[in-house]
Amino acid sequence: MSWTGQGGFERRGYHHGNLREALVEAALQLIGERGPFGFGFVEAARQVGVSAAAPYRHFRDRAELMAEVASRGFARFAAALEAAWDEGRPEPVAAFDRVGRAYLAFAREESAYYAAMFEARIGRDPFPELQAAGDRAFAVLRGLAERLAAAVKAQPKPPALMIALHLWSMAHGIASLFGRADVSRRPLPMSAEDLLEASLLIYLQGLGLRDERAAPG
Amino acid sequence: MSWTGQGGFERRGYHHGNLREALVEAALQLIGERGPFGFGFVEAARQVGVSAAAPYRHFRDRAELMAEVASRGFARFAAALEAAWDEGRPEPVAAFDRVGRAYLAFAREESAYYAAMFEARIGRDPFPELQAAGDRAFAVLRGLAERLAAAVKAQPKPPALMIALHLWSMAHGIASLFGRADVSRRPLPMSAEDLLEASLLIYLQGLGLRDERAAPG
DNA sequence: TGTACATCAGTGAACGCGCGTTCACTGATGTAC
DNA sequence: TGTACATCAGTGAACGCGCGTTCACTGATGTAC
Repeated sequence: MSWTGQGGFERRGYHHGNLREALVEAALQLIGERGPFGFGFVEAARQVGVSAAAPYRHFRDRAELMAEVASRGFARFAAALEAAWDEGRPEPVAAFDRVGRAYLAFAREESAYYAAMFEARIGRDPFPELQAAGDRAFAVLRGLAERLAAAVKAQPKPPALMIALHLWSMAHGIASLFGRADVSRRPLPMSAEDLLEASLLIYLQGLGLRDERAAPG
Repeated sequence: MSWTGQGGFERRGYHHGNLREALVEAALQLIGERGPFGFGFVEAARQVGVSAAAPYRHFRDRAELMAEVASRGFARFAAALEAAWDEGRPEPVAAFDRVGRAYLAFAREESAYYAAMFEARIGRDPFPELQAAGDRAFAVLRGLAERLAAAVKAQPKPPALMIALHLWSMAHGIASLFGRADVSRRPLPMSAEDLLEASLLIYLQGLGLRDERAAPG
């Protein structure tokens, strides 16, 4: 007998065929629905249509599965930011704004990944691969901050690392507070995207990087 | 027999005397240790030295206790920010910076309150008192943003609400990512306070509000 | 001042539930010859 | 091409655990007279 599981994985008989992938997908779905603390091994197994003991063939425990989800999330995140940055074309300020939007889009559309990455409280030390994936994602921000810092005329130039951290903090703050549908979210009289864009424009003006576009108001 | 419970509440015989307060304290401690999802009614009761059924005399359920903690947190938060602002003395820019530090200090030192307020995902609608407490806290930020906006010379003046949201997002972003001891925290080559201060100075410069102090860098 | 009574706060036992984890097992797969 | 065997992935039953919630109850407190 052959049937298609909820995750879209075809299961042929006794062996699942792709249980590892199916578990990652199930975890994503559960995290998306109930938050990073509302998912467990047993339920992920049930959702995939497999016994509760089966996941142990692929992951040491719940934390390891969560770390796998977060690692993949960081990889996708890095790719999304990098695509938005597009090497700073046509010019860095416009590209910077695009990255901010891409950040919010990721937090909203891939909210399960985002939660695993930033809210699951997974230790960095036990999962070096997760740590490396996070570092690669941050390197994208760091790289674009370097391009911006280089364009600043004032001396001394602001450190690129600081600019990267500022962008990250601002985007994360807005995404956390206003970016996702959430019962605890305060209603906002503007879109999260507009709020971030205005903030970034003011920030860039503070750095002395003028944009041709109109100032926010 | 009279004895002193773990929370420091004296219990005299059958009646606890101040169970409601004791439960709030126990919840705070548990949230601080294990996060907002790592606490439950049963364990809070045990910690206070009372049967598992007793909390139901004071709170409808777990969510109601969490909302109580969050409400109190917002009240303390508002007070802390208001004290730091000190009506903008001696002048708004310096006071603004003080508020940023007070924000981070609250997130770090009262991290259990902070988690209940911003990470517990409590619905706003079922708890109007919580909603009101949150609104009062935000009103403090809103008020100081008005003072800042009024000082901006450029026309059109930026909306005060936007400035308040920017401050809030930036401080929350930094507090979430770097502000608290956490296994998942990325190491930072500067203090969260310095990072926030630099960001606020750049932002204020972008608004055209110069400070006499040296520019960051 | 004393007593009867209403009210209230906390008890403790019980319920069903889902979780994480282990164990010896067995069905499926692939490979050596 | 066929067979024997090793390896591996998933089974299903069982374990102890803590949780949230309910229930009839009882000890303590306060108040009316």
